[in-house]
Amino acid sequence: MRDADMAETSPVRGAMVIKPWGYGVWEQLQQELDRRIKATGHENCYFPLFIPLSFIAKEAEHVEGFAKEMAVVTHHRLKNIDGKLQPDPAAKLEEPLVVRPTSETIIGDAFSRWVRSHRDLPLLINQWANVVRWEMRPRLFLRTTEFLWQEGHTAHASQEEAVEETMKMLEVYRSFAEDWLALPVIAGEKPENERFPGAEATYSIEAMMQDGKALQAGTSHFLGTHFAEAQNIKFQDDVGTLTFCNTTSWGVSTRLIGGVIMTHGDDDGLRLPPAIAPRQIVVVPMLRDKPEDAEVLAYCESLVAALSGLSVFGQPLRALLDTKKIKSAEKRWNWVRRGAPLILEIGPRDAAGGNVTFMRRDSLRDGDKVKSIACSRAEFLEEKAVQLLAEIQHGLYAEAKARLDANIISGVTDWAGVEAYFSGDEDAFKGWLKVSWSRPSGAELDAVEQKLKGLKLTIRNAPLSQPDSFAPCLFTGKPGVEEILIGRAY
RNA sequence: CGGGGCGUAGCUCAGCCUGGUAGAGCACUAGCUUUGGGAGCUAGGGGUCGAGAGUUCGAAUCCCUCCGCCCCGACCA
Repeated sequence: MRDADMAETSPVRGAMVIKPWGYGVWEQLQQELDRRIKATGHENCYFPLFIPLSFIAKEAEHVEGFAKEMAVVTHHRLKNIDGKLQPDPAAKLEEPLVVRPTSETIIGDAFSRWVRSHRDLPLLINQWANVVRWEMRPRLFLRTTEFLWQEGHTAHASQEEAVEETMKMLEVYRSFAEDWLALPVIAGEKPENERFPGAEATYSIEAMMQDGKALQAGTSHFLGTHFAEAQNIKFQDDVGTLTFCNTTSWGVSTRLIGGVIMTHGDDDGLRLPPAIAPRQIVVVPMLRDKPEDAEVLAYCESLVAALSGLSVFGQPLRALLDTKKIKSAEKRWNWVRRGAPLILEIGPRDAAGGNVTFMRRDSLRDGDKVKSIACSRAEFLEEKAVQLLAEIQHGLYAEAKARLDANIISGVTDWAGVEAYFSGDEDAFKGWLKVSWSRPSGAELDAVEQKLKGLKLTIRNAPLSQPDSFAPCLFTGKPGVEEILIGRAY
């Protein structure tokens, strides 16, 4: 990630500095997802970073789930005591504030004031924000102490409508991940033990990284009336009865960028799907401090201007002329590492002959050699540029999709089979197993969880698409009711 | 919080055992040469050796305390 110029670690443990190239990817992702969230009827708001401690305590399961990873603000002033700058005891807050790990409670508080009548519903709100979760083991992009995300929060008159909303947003995430990030995913329901604290049902999209591990790439929760009851979100229906709302929440984060990196990267660095590449085409002029440099530069400038006039994926094409004063060959490799989809190398001969020489980042090499392709400027502008970007986008998806499909393994019906598949070298590639189970709960589910833990496995989700009949439960031997995916996860 | 490892140049690390006052490669700066593709040569800049206390004529090196980071477990978008 450092070589790809995306982000670096910071003086604050677990918190990263996102560099321009990495933030550019986030902006591309953010812009498109924001568009899709608005297209489904939601509006953006902004709620405070700080949440009164008492708010968090309102929903019992919610507190329990997040208590261990909460940053707490207890003072509002520093004082120099014995030569050391420290919190001023006189400035202790009466009620501590927590830094939001998620905003159900503070948004719910607003909802309780905003919702009066069935005419106020549904209430469809989204916010883009940073949140803090004090994780034990942070990992760049995948699990940082502070991360950027969007969290949607909605309130509905009926359970059916809230469930429908939950599923609708899950589908928004699935299609966004697949067509915009080229990230194939499995959408499904999380088992009871993996639910969001306080949720009635949690759904996720799960992506497979190149080492076979699963990454939860997005979640959508049906919260029932749990939060509404805890926070008094009520409405009067059309006959005047006072009823609790059904609420939902759903989010994706900067973790998606980690998913893109770990799905599409190769030995030469990152490979960005063109749809989210901050620069889709980078022109590197091969300059040599000679008089003909001026012609090469002029040719490149007009090329970039023409490219910028094109449109791809329904947006203006993003092209860049890299004029940084470093060696051209080195410049070219920097763009390879960053994952720019198309890199054009333009020398005096191209400029004189009206040609374009380029490299495709998705299929950079032919054996050990880097593949350099040439065509006329006209052909590149009128045909190749847009066509290749679309081809790269689809190609990256297809490659990852083939890996996902090939490594979801069915047919294992007993625990010995699970052990056999996941035994041996822990670093070796292991995919996921799709197994049948009886959907146990309570103590029976705990036992399953513990058993899986022995092999460092977790239940990822129960895919939305299920067969008509099931083998007996792999864990309990009871009749199977559902297929679930199990695997190792980040 | 338990177990293990490590803090020396921007980065990766050597030196520490057997104390004598700082090294390499990459990166950076300059010059020359080279160049249809991740160059070479030469010269140079850059370090209170994580912090503090101790032993000693002398500490990166030995002793003690503290701080930080990484890996393995419990937690997780």
